Amino acid sequence: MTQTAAAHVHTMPDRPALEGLEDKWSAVWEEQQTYRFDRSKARSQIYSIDTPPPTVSGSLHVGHVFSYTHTDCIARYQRMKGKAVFYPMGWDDNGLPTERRVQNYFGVRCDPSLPYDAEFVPPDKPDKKRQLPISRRNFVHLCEQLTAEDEKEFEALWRHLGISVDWTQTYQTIDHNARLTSQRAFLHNLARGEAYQAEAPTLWDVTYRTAVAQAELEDRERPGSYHRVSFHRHDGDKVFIETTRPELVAACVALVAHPDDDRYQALFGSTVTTPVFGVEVPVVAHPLADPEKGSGIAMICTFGDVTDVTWWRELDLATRPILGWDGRIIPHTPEWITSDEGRSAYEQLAGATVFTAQQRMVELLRQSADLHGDPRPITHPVKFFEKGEKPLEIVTTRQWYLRNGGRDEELRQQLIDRGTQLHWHPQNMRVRYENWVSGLNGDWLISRQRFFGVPFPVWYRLDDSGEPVYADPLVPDEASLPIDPQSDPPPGYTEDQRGVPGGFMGDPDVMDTWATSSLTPQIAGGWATDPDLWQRVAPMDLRPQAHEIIRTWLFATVVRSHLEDDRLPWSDAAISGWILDPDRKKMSKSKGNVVTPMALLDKHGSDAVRYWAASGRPGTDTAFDEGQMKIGRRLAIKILNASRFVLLTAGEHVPEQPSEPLDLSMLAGLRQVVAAATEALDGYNYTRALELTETFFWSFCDDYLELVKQRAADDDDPVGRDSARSALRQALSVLLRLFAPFLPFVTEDVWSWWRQGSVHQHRWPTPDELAPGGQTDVLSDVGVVLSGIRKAKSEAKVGMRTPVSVAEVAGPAAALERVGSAQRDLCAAGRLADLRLVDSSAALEVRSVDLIVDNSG
RNA sequence: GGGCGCAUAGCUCAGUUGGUUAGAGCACCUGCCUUACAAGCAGGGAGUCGCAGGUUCGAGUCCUGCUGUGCCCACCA
Repeated sequence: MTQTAAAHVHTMPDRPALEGLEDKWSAVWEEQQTYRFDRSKARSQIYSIDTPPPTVSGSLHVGHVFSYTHTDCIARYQRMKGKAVFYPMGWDDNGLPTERRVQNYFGVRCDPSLPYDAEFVPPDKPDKKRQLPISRRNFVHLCEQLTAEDEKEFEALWRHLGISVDWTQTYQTIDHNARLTSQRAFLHNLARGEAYQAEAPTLWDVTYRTAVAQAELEDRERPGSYHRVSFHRHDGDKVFIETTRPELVAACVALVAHPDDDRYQALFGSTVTTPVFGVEVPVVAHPLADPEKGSGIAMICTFGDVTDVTWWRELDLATRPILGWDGRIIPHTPEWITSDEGRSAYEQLAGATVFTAQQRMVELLRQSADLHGDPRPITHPVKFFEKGEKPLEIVTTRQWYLRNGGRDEELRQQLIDRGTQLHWHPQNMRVRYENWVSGLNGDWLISRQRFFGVPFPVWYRLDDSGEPVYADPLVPDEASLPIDPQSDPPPGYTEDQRGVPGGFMGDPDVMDTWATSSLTPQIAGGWATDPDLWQRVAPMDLRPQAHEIIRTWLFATVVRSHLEDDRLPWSDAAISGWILDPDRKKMSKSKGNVVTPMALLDKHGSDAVRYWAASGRPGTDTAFDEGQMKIGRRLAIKILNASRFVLLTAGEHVPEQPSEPLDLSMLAGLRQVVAAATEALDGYNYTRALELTETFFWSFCDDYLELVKQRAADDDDPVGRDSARSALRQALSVLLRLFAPFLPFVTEDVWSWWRQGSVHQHRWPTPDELAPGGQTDVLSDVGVVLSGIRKAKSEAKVGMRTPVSVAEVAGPAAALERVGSAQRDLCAAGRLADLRLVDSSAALEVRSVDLIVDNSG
C-alpha cells in the first residue's frame, strides 16, 4: 500500500506539459479507487447524486460533456468538503430507441408470447425483411449485449474527461434491479390505489400501435384544409360547419356552439342529420366552442381531437368510433348508420387509411351537394408522439394510469408544493414545473402496447367463457420479482392454465420508459435490493438534468417519491442549459454541426474543455466556443509553470508564518477568494467560483510573483525570504485546491510534485488555514505603483528590465505607508534605484519615472 | 394565445441588495527574447448598456410599454 502510494509521488518535470495527463491520472484514480463511495458513512456525511442515465443507443455529443462536467464540479467540491459522494452512473437502454436498434442489428423482434430459449444465439446475418421472433427475456439479453459496447465508449469518454463517478455503482434501466424496482413500485402504487386501469379515449400512435402519454406529445405545424360542410335541419334548412377532418363525419355525435352565440340559439336542443349518412345528432352548447373559429359551430366526433373528448365527457354524448388501432376506418359498418345510402357510403370508406378516407369522403360530400366551395388550405398544429411520424389518433382502449394530480386537485396542489420545496438552480426553472403540473389534464398513462420494456407484473383470471376479469388482477409475491406475466404463471396457477377458461392470462403491456426512469433514485440507491444503502443515500441531494425534461423525468420522479415516501426525491435540482452553435441554434446531429467530444478533448485537453463547460452558468444556454477552450488550456499551462516556479523558489523548506505586509496582504486577498468561492459553490454557482479563483490567480502570477521573486531567493534577508516562501507555499496549496474541481488533471499533477495523496481527497480550503491578518490594499496599492512603472516603460518602448533612477509616487499618507512597506520588493521588481513618496490628497498615482536608458548600444 | 429567459465593446460574457469615470477574456494595435511560462509579458484603443417612457438626488440595475430573439406550454373544429 505504501509502496503504491509512494509510486505516485512524482518529481517535478523541467518542462511541464499537459499532454498525457488524462491517461496518466485516470489510471491512477482507478487504481487508487479515489472516487469510490464510502458506504460506511451516515446520511449526513453523504452527498448523493441522481445521475442522468444517458441513452446508450444515442450518440455522444458536446452537450453531454458540458452538463456532466457541471455535475462533476459539484461532486468534486462536495468530496473535498469531506462528504462521501455517491455518484453512480446509469445507462438508459429501455424504450423505443433501443428496441429499434436491437431489431435492426440482430434482425429479431420481441414476441412476449414465446417462451425463453436458453440456447438462443442471434443469426449471423440478420434478415431485415423477416425478423426472427424471440422471447422478451432473450430480447433483453440482446439489448444488454449490444448496449455494453456503447457503455464502454461512454465510460471511456467520462474517464478521459475526468468525471469522478464511482464506476462500481452502475445500473441499466432494463437490468434485473431496474425491472425489480419498477415492478415493486408499481405493485405498491396498485395496492394503495394510485395505479388503476381504465377504458377511455387515449392518444394513440398508429405506427407503433401504442398509447402515448401527455408528456410525450408535441405539436407540429401541418397543412390541412377547412371543408365547409352542411348538416340538415328537419325543415330542410342547412347548418354549415367547417372541419379539417371530413372523414370523421360518420363518427359525428353532435354539433356544438357557444351558449352565448346568437346565431345558433334557435338550434340548441334540436337535432340535425349528418350529411351523406343521415344520422340524427343533437345541437348542444358548450363554452369551449369558439364563435371566432370557422362558422362558430363545430361537429363533435368520437374522436377527432382532445376537445372532442372533453365535449363527449362533459355533455355525456354517444360513442361512435370509426377508427381502429391500426389507424384505418373500421371495416364493419356501424349500427348507427341505418339508411341504405349511408351504409353504402360507409362501405366506400371501410378499411381505408385516414388519408384515403378523407379523399373519398370529400367526393361523397360533393355528390350529395353537402360540400360547399373548395377546401381551403390552412396550416395548423397537430399532435404527434414526439418519436412518431404520423398524427396521433384517439381510440378507446384499456390502459394503466398512475395518479399524478391530473384529475385530482388536492394531489395536484401537493405536487406543486413539492416543487416549491425543491431548491432549483436556477430558481426560475420552478415555473416550468408549475406550468406543467397546473396544465395536466389527466392522470399519467403508464402502459404501452410494446413488447420490449418492463412488463406489468399482473395477471387476469379468465372466466368460464375465457374472458379476462380486469377488475381484480392477480399479483405476484414481492419476493418473486421481477416476473414476466407472459412466461411466469401467477401464484396458485400452473402454466398449462394460461389462456384457458377458468385459467389466467398475463397483462400484455409494458411500462412507459418514464415509469422506470422516474425511479432512478430507487434503482441507483438500492431501494429494492440494498436497504442499508438506500437509507444512507435517500432522499438524494442532487438531480442534475436538462430543462426540456422537467415535465417528464423530473416531474415523474417527484410523483413517485411523493406517492411512495411522501417526500421529495432530492433537495436540489440543477438544470443545465443547451449548447448553441455559433448561429445560436441548438446544436444537433441533423445539422451536421456536432463535433465529436473525444476529438475535442484530444485537441484542447480535458481540463481546457472542462474550463469551457464550467464557464456556462447553471441553466444558461452556452455557445460552443473553442476560443474559451484555448483560454482554459492557457490557464492550465500557467498553473503548471507558476507552480513549478513557486516550488523552485520556495524550496522544500517549511518556514515560519509570513511576516511581511505584502505577503500577508496577498494571503488576505486569497482568504476572501476562498470564502467567496465556497459560498458560490454551496449555491451551485460553480462558474462564479472558477471566475473568482482565476482572476486572483492571474494577478497572483503577474504582480505578486514578480514582486517577491527576488526576496524569496535573497539569503541576505532570511526573515523576508522565509516570509515570502511561506506565503507562496500556502497560496499554491490553496489555489490548487480551489482549481481542483474544475481542472482535475493539472491540479492533481502539480499536487503530486510536492504532496502525498490525491488533491481530490484533500480538504477544501478554508480561510482559517491561511496566515491571519494582512490588509488587501497593501498589494493593490503596490500594484498601482508597479503598473505605473510598467506603463512608463511600455510607453517609452523599452524592456521591463530597464533600470529606473527614481520614481515619484504621490498619494494620501496611508497609501504611501502601504507602498513604503513593500518598497524593497517594488524597487526590485521595477528595477528602481530610488522610490520617492510624496504626500498628496489625490488618489495614489505614479507621477514620474526617470528611466536610465543606455543609448550607447 | 399563456409563461419563462435573453438583448452590455467586433466576438463570448461578468456586472450581487440602484451609487464615483460600465468590467474581463478573445480579437485588434504598440512594444518587450524578461532567468517559471513567447502556448509568455507590458501597455493601448474600442460600448448612446435593444428602443421609448416613468420612479429617484442618482438607473446597465427598479416599473410600464414596445421591438428582436430563444425556449416551455396551449383547446387539431
